[in-house]
Formats: sequence, C-alpha cells, structure tokens
Amino acid sequence: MIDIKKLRDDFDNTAAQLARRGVEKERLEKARDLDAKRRALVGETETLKAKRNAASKEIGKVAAAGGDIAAAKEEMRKVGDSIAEIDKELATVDHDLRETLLMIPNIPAPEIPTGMDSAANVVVKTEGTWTDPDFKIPTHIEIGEKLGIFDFPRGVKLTGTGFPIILGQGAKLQRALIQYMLDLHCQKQGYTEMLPPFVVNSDSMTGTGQLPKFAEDLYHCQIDDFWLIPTAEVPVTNYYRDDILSGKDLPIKLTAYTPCFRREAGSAGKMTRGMLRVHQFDKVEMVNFVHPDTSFQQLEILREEAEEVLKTLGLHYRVLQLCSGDMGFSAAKCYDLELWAPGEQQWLEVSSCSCFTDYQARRLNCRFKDADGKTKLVHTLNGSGVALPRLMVALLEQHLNADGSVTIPEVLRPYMNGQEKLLPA
RNA sequence: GGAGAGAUGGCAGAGCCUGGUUGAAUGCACAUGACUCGAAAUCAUGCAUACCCGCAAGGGUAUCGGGGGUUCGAAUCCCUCUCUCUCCGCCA
Repeated sequence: MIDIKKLRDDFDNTAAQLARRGVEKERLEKARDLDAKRRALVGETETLKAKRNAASKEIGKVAAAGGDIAAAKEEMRKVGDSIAEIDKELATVDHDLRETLLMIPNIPAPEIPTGMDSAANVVVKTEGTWTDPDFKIPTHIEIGEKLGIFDFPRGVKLTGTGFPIILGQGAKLQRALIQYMLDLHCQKQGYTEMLPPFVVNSDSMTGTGQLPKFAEDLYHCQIDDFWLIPTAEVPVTNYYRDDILSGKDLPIKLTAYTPCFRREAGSAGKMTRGMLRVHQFDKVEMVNFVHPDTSFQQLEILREEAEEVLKTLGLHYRVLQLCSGDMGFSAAKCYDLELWAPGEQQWLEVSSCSCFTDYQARRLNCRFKDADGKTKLVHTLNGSGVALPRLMVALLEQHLNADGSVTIPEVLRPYMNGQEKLLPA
C-alpha cells in the first residue's frame, strides 16, 4: 500500500510517477478525495465524542450528588445518534479508501525504464557466453526421458497436469541443488535458514498481497480456511507481521526452501510443456528486512547473491531490469534472472529480485525502532535463490554431453556423493 | 473431537461480582538525572500505540484478544467469534 500522504501532499508528482505504470489519474483522485472526506468525518465525530465524554463525566458527578440528570441524558442520547450516523458513513469511506489504495501499485524508482510490457525491459548484463555444441540439444523432456528422471503421465494420474514426478538421480540432483543453495546463502551470504509452514491463514495471504486480489491463483483448504503457499515469501515475510524490530538488528536476512503451489487458473499455453510451468514446484527464497536508507543498495546485493547461485553452477544467464509496467504490483524496482535453455531456445526466468520499499511493510505493519527512537516502517526485499524446475531444465540442457549424459557442476558433487554425471538409464 | 479455565500496557499482574474521578494499581524491565573513582544498591523523574487538528506548544479521539449489543457513560454487563492453556480421546 502506498503512503496516502504522497497523494495528499504531492499529488501531481506522484500521479506522474504512477502514470508510468499505467495508473489512471482518476483512481488517484478518488483516493485523494476519499481521504479528504475521511478526515472531515473524523473531525466531526471526534468533536461530538469529546462533547459526550465530558457530559458523561458530569452526569456521573451529578448523579452521585443526587441531582437531576434526565435532561442531560436525553440530550446525550441525541448526540449519540449523530455519532452513530457519522461513524457509519466513516466506516464506508474508510473501507472504500482502503480498497482504492490497495488497487494502487507501488511507485516505481526513478531509474526504472518506462514501458507497459516486457518489450521495454532492459538487459543489464549477460553472464558467460553460449556456443551450441556440435550435436543437437533436445528439450529437457527428451533429456529427462533418457535419464529416467521425469514421469509426467503418472503425475497426471496421481494428481493432474502440472504435477510432475522427479525420480532417482534427478530427485537427488534437485535435493542437492536445494541444499547447495541454502548452504551458499547461509554460510557465505549471512542468511538464516527457516523452515516455515507450507500452509498459511488468510491474514498472512493478505499481509503479502496475494489476497484478496489473487485468490483464484491459490489452492485453498476450505474446512480450515487455510491456503497453500505460492512462494516462501508468504510465510517468511509474514514472520514479522505486526512486529516492531530493533533498528540495530537490520538488515535481517532469511532464506527458506519450500514447495510452492500455484493454481494459476487459465494459464494454459506455450509454457505448459514439461517442467516449465507447473502447479507445484520447489524454490529457495531470500527475504530481507532492511533500513529504509539502504534498501536499493541491498537490492543490488540481493541480486548478486542470487546470481552467485547461477554463476557457481557454471550456467549462462542474463539479468533484466524490468520496466515500470512489467514489475510486480508491490515492487519499486525489480531484476529478473534468466537462464538460457538451448533445447527450448528461450530464456527462462528463475529468479525475480525486488525491492518493495515500504509498500509491503505498510500493509504488513512491520516496523522498526530507529536510532532516534522513532518507530518507522522497514523496507522489504525478496528474491528467488532460485526456482528449481527451470534451473533443472537449463542445467540439463546446458550441461548435456553428446552421449546423453549430463555433467554435474562441481559445487554440487559433494551433495551427490561425488557423482560427476547423470547417466542415461 | 469432548470437558473445563483463561486472553489486561515491553513482561508479570491487579481491577471485572458492586459500570462513572481507571489509559488502567503494583512490581520488573527500560531511559535520564543524583550519589560513586567507577559499578552495584538506593533515591528522583520519565516511560503504550494509532489516527485527527495545530507552524509549534498543545489539544482531541480510539484501543484492556476480534466483532456486535445494552447504557448518557463499558476493561467492567450481555451475545458472538478467534486463540491459548489443562484434562480426556485420536495420532506420525
């Protein structure tokens, strides 16, 4: 949620920045006007309440002294009725204002390129080079078939489409990747590992913004009103919901491995084959709670931390800076990391590193005590570090050998009992 | 799942029966000052959050788990929901 004061005190400038994301001015004006109306009503009702409080005190005294209080009571009853009326209107305005504010995305950082879709994204850098080998690289589906590590049909039997089964040395490789990434983040990058619940309540989903807008994309357990997490961001970020952190503890860096569950209703299309887009997948996530002064600096660090994973696995990747219109709703600035998949002949997004400034923290009500003793909103960041299925795809395709085997990156071998290659079955 | 008890400020813990001067005793913790070479101890003072008005000083409103009700007035009475604890049942 953006700061209403930005609309109150700096409307034109804020509107101009948000226009870059396609936010119509009318919506902002609506929020601004509702805010003005709200404050007017608050003034009215509070004045009346002050009057009633004073009178009630007086009535108490008069009654104790045995005086006549009938007239005063009657008058205050009328005041009470007025208060009730105003409060009712106020509740409506409050609700409308909140709804309107929740529909307004974060203000993009000034350096973000302007654009409405991915066409305006900017390639910041490309790491490594790629030269096709002298044999044809099939898709990960075929590679996986030869290695005997994927079973899509039986995934359909067990659950449905989009729930692949990973087997044998492939399952082991995935486990190795998870462990390697967690160890990298915790041992070299200062993260604390967390193993959170994979199922959360509605408050948590609302705290990170999945609800109410994206309920359709989530799996819901109706009996308990619990939700399956679409990303570890949800439990990890909500860990500090409604909390006041100590300023000297910042930055707080948490990382978690979790499965992620995404219904993504109506997402059928080009990415649906194989592992590229699935309803359940594994991911290692990084979440930072930082001092507002350092958030954009921390974003660069976070991006490097995610890159480190790809780099040490010897993978060819590129970094995109997302344009104003292609960023997630809550982000002020965002980088995507994309791996080259030579079999698919496309770049695959495996990580998204975002700085949310205070946008998410406001909704989350996550604050900290600054050095001056004041309570302020923290800034939050998160980044995938990284998502597993597409990482597997790129790894299989980039490290494929002519004989159908796949070379296991050296950093993973300690987690694979020294195994150097995935071998065809 | 069944039965019972409970939810009060950073923590502990009064108040609730008998509604008003209780934003809430007391203790601890914390901050500042005094004493001290320094510390401990002791003493003094301060110490919730959010919102609204105001340049400020300051004023106002709300908050005693959430929501609703009764009343001129609710931490206190009524209804309801949630959660926690204890015992029983089930269980990896």
